[in-house]
Amino acid sequence: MPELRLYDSFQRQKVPFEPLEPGKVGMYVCGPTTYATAHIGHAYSAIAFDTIRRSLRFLGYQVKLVRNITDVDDKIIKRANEAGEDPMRLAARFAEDYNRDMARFGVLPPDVEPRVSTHIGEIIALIDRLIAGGKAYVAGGDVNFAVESFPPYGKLSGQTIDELRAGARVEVDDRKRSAADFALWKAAKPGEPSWDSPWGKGRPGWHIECSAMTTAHLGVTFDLHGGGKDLIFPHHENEIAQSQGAYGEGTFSRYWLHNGFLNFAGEKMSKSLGNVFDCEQIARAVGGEALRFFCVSHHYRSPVDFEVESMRDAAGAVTGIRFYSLEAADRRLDYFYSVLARLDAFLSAGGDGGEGPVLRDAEHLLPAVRDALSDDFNTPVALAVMGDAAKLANKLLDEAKGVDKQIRRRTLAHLARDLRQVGGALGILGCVPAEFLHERRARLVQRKGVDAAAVQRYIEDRAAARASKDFARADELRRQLTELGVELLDTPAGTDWRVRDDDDR
RNA sequence: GGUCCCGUAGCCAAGUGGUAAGGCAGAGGUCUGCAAAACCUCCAUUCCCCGGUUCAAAUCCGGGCGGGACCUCCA
Repeated sequence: MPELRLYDSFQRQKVPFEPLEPGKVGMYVCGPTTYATAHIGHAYSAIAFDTIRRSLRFLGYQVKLVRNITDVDDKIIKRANEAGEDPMRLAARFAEDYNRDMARFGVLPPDVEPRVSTHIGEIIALIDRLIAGGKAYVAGGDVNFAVESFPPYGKLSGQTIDELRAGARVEVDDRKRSAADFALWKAAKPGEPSWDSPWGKGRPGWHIECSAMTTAHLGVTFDLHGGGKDLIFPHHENEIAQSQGAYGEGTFSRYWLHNGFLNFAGEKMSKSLGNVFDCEQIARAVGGEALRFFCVSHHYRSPVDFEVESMRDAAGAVTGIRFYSLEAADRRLDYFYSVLARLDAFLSAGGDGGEGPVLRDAEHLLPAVRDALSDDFNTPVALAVMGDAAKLANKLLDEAKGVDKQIRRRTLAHLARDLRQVGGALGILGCVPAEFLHERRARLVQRKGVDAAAVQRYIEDRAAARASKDFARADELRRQLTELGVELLDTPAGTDWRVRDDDDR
């Protein structure tokens, strides 16, 4: 197992990773509050941590991933009341949608998916412990965390309690001792779901759930905690205060990972700008794997610009959306799947060459990817190495001369296997190549408005022309197809075709 | 106002002290009846600007300029 180094947001530097137990990783990721359909930002974060989890597995760690669902929250209650739906039902419904959507992007289900509603007992016990320890106080039916009682408060986000108090924009609530104090428990209001507690009926505050659920499923101290950059303050700051306030210094997460945000042409995603895209839209336009590929083409901590444009008709009505960044990712994905398709066809026709030595260049991929992923999960470098392997495969498939027949075959089998294994670490290339290529072409046919039946007729006419050596006629048909946006690929097995797909901006 | 992050070729993107990965686009070539695909070669004396530290800086420090995030629900 190579030494893993990762960037710890708390220490603000890349550090060697030393798990609590050798070879094992306990990992917690802040999941969604399920009050609406998941959008591309949710997907981006989920993909980032799914990739980290897969990378850790690839590197030989046994990973236990806990990702929560927040199903008790102001936003859920508000939505439910507006819709006249039971809040818990609404939350459960969107949680299901969330998991279905994430599956489109190859995000694997977590090992444990705890919900607030099923951890009320643990939450109450934790709040009790904080009160007993003088870190929290009851105020009416609320319980607040006393920030002043936890001097390290603000360390994760690089602020001091004084700065935070001064900067607090919330109106001073006279039930709070300090402006920076935050609610652990909120007294029930009419029309809200509530649970019995020593402080009366109420419900948990937003941050306490994660402190309670990490302890319940990973223990008082665990290895990794992840989430979007926006969660650093106040969410993660508060989690630290709650957990370390209850269990002491040195407890809670040992390393903090935060993913960068997706920006849209330099702007933040927001509903008012009309650039919130849901997962369905993306899957339909370019396929889920294109987003996955786009994500792993960037380092998870970098902020990423996302190029997208709404297509409008003359009257200005939106007629469609072009995800340029994802289209580019999709093109590269097409390259990798094409190589795999060629490899599969070659190997299934003549076998894998059995046991024995392979060409040396083919043995480079796995160790190089291990190095890349061991360096703070550097997926772009891993992808570059995959590109080298794919190129080598194409070369060997093209040229049989000068290489022992069995060695060549074994080498190609080896490359196919390793490419898929690395793909697994990144969450890509898991589809059957022929199916991926077929579906991709179908999407392009749709997007570019190609008449597939007509293409078929052209191809047949051209085949007839070529058979009678009427090359002028054949070339004319090719030219016409080019005008329709179709490229022909003559192969020994016949003529295949693809939709031309270059950057047409 | 406070805290923090970023600025690498036409575009995307790695690289946190040892002399600029990779991809797209572009140019030339091999292959092909012609193409496409694939493959080969070329494509940043230089990393926003100005100073400084160092034998050595895209990488560290200081100061500009430009962009972004957080401090309020937000992936």
